Amino acid sequence: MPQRTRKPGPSKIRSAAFQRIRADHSSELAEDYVELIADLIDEKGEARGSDVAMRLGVANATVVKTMKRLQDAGLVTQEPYRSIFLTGEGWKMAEDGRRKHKIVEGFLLALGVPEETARIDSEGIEHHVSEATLRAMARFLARKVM
Amino acid sequence: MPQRTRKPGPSKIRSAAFQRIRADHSSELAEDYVELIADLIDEKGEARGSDVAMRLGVANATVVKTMKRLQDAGLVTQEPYRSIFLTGEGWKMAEDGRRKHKIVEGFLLALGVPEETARIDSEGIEHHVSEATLRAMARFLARKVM
DNA sequence: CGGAAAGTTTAGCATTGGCTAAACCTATTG
DNA sequence: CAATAGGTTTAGCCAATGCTAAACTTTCCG
Ligand SMILES: [Mn+2]
Ligand SMILES: [Mn+2]
Ligand SMILES: [Mn+2]
Ligand SMILES: [Mn+2]
Repeated sequence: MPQRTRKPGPSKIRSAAFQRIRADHSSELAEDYVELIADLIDEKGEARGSDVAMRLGVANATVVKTMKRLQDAGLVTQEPYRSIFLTGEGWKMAEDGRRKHKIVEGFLLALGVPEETARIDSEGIEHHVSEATLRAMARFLARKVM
Repeated sequence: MPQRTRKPGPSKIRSAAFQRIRADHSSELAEDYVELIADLIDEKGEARGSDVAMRLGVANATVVKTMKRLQDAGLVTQEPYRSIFLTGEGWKMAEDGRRKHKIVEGFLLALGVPEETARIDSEGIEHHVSEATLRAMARFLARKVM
């Protein structure tokens, strides 16, 4: 066998983390969209594509395109020129996102992170915390309160 | 003015978080690559593209393509068929990545997150924590030790 | 030294997620 | 009730990340 022999090694195991991250990223956008749509529905009674675009800081056309993907994924429903609705599946994901988001943001605040920073950081962190980590954060919050 | 009037509102402010996330994502890959390359150099004396690919759980061809981008960005250096080197800039980014990574992972462990989970979650979280949050984590660690 | 095995790069393709400009509806209002 | 202002979608473009299969180098061994 020519060339430096490289044992299979624990690289496969190590790569699991990166694979999880890539998976997280592909669901991240969907999570933020449905959570935001849920917020808009609760706040103003309906979610317009342009409101979503504005809150995300993204062009209108980008939202339209993403909606098609989310529709194919069974998370939202929309007729052309009408506002956006969440499917049951979509609501479930939105609720779960809110739950995680709340824990992470509350946790950062309890840790002493400034409000604005906690709001911003939690928006990114929420997508990369496993249930075990969420539990640890919740535990910390509970201890703090007591 | 036709149609429902929509006030400019605080949406612009709210969108800042999402814009930060999009920015984080575009630097995230570069950070993981250079940190990994630095680890390989320290561990085995050199970083081969195929080792990078294996650790990331990605195809060889993907690494080759990414290396071109990192080279254009002034982070790495490579001759065809040879191993990869970091530029000064690359080392700086790698060191900074390690620093953040260590704080986040250590913090999760101190919080009571299982080892394996801490390793995996920190790989994603590290890219979304601001300096203020890192400081809060470091503070927590220091308090724990005392 | 001269293959062939093994490692590396190229070619070509797909998807995601952005953007701008142009075309297209809808709804307000004169 | 029709014109039009203004919101929405299409069209077409681009960059980043992946992949597989084929081409190409290197390296080791007989
Ligand atoms: Mn969220
Ligand atoms: Mn988010
Ligand atoms: Mn890292
Ligand atoms: Mn990472």
